[in-house]
Amino acid sequence: MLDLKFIRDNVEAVKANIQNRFMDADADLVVELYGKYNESLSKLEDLRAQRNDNASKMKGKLSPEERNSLIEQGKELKSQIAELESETTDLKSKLSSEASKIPNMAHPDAPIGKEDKENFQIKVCGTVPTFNFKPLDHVQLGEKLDLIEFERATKVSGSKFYFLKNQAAILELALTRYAIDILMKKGFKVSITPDIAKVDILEGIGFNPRGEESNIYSIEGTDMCLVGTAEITLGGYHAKEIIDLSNGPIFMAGISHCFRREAGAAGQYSKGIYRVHQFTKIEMFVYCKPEESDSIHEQLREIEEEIFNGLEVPFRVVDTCTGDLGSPAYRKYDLEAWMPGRGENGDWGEITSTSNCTDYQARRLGVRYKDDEGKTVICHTLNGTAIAISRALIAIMENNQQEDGSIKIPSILVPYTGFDVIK
RNA sequence: GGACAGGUGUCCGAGUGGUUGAAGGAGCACGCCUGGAAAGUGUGUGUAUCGCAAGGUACCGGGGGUUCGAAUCCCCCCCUGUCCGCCA
Repeated sequence: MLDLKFIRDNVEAVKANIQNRFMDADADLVVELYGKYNESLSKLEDLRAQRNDNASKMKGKLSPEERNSLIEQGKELKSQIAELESETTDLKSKLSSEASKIPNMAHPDAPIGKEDKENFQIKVCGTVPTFNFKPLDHVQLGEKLDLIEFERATKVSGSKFYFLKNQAAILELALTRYAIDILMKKGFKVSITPDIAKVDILEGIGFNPRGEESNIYSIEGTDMCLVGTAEITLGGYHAKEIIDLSNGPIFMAGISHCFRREAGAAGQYSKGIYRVHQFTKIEMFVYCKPEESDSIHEQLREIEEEIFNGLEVPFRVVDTCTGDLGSPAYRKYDLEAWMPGRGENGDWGEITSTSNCTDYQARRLGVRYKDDEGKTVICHTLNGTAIAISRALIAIMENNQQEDGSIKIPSILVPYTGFDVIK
């Protein structure tokens, strides 16, 4: 959520930003509701002051007439307060629902554009492989080597589920441990996080689980959801807290399952395990001071690069354009791995993403810290994918396939897998 | 899941309808005392929000209710502890 005062004082900039992001939000309406809410609230507070004043007059001994007259006044105030309270609550909920539609401001350098085609390519790392044979996609490889099974998963759970089998299962564990080892060395505190979170935490992070197009599974009869990412639980971890940042930013890593509805997503570009209802992800999350977030964002991107350079996966880094940023992000970098089985002759496919959400999430979650002057300030939060297993598997399988149909394991993973080839 | 017992400020802990934003103590901060320290002693010490300020409002686990007035009475929920049951 943006600061309401900021919206009020910078409506034009906020409106321009909404337009750049191709989002549907009404800044003017927010300003109007904010004004009405404040007016209503100050009237209400005035009435409450009168009520408190009236009540304190009745502390001592009074004549019956005086007492009765005060009680009458009190009753009158009481009904006025009740009326104004419901009006104020009403305005507040309208205000908060309209305000939550307004996206975060974007970094001045974030490319302006509507779709991912307009993302700005920063660099390419590694070499796109050339094959002297027709490379298979991961679905074919997975079937031939008995690594991924879709049909029975569909029988058991539905489409876009899968059994990761045999060496692919080991590969998930190996990738997890590989990522965790790197993150621990960088000072991240590791945890395996809950796969379920409450709606208000989801909303604080910027998800809208009740929305029509929500990608989130809600658990019927509860106010809980399956998490789409550990960003939710790691961000909720310090919700409503005043945290201590005097020893530097808080770096957290979470291992979780991620559940996504992916309604309507189908076709060539979501085949196999590229877009699925459930996968495992190792996520980075950082709480820091406002002045630190830009440089930490670069650090997170570098860690992602280090992880995938280590895996010998060719990838490029893009600066995500405003239309593709999502609500909470101020700036976002994606790593896109080369996937030889994607599209006609291979294509880039997103494998990680790191966002600087500035104070957008922390404001609603109530995560603050005390600055040097003892003032309470809203933190900045950042998140980034260390490894999303399913997409990392695609990149590893498709890039490292060999003519005999086997898959070579990146050498850095061999100590974790115990095998160096899948055949 | 069942039965009790609890949930008050940074912490411990008093408080069962109005003079309590909250006794008392600890801690912390700043003084005094001391050669220095401990002890002692004095003063101060919550958060959020609106406001230039004065000041207002809200907050005693959360939500609702009763009342002119609620930390205090009533209802619902949550959490913690202990015991029992069940279980990986």
